[in-house]
Amino acid sequence: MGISEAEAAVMEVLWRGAPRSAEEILEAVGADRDWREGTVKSLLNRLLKKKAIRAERDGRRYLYTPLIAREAYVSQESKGLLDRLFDGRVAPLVAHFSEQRKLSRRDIAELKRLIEELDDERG
Amino acid sequence: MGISEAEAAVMEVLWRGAPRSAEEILEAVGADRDWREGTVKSLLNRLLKKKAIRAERDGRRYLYTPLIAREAYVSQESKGLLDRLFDGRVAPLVAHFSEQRKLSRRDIAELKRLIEELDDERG
DNA sequence: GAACTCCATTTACACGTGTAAACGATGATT
DNA sequence: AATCATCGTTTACACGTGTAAATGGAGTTC
Repeated sequence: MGISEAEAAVMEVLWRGAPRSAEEILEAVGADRDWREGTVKSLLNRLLKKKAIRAERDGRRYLYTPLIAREAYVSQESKGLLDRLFDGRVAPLVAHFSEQRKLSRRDIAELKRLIEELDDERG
Repeated sequence: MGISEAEAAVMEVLWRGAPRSAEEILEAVGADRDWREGTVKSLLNRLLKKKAIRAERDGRRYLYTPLIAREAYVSQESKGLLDRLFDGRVAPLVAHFSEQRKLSRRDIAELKRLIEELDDERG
């Protein structure tokens, strides 16, 4: 079905730069995930099966490239959360973070600008 | 580990009103999940094991009550998404929805009010 | 008290996921 | 040519999850 958590870590690397070999991917995930090469290979094969990436031969090895855009993935995940927990609306989500004191000064400033823009557009 | 998707559906019912029996829960999830009674029982037992709910005897059956608050669950899920996809910051998340044209007029109005409040508080 | 009815508890089973080891093929080295 | 190194491919295996069926035990009814 969807892209799993571990698979997403691989995708993140490829979104940061592609095409890349399995070895490069392993190096790029690096510290946070203490993976063996075999683990990365398995994940790549599962992603291939899911058509989330494609492979092109480069000599004896393969280079991998994302087929789905990060934007699409982010959209799907975000909408999922929003629908499951906030009745599909954004304002309650932000209200939640606000109540939890999870809005940084910077967040507030940026949100303010963002809303002003939208407000103007709507004019 | 965490509360799974199906388990969350049961929790939602209990958050809406508790304590409730397995049968009442089954009835309350109703249409969207076409579950047998056994399914609900399994989920309840897993939730008990995870200390997410507790059971109290009521005659021959049990009544179930949440032990973790919906707020806590929502926080965890939301923070998870934010950290994984938006570098832990709220503004980029809202920007994402904005770019996807997923902000309703109502969302915008509410966000505006929210931000104004925060801005005032901060002085 | 034998049979029935309701619950709960136990067991099941396939599929996805995280995490690799084992095996195999193909090109490089002696 | 025989061996070594380097990839990819196949197989593995435990644990969580979704989804229940089977079993068991305690009241309830003939």
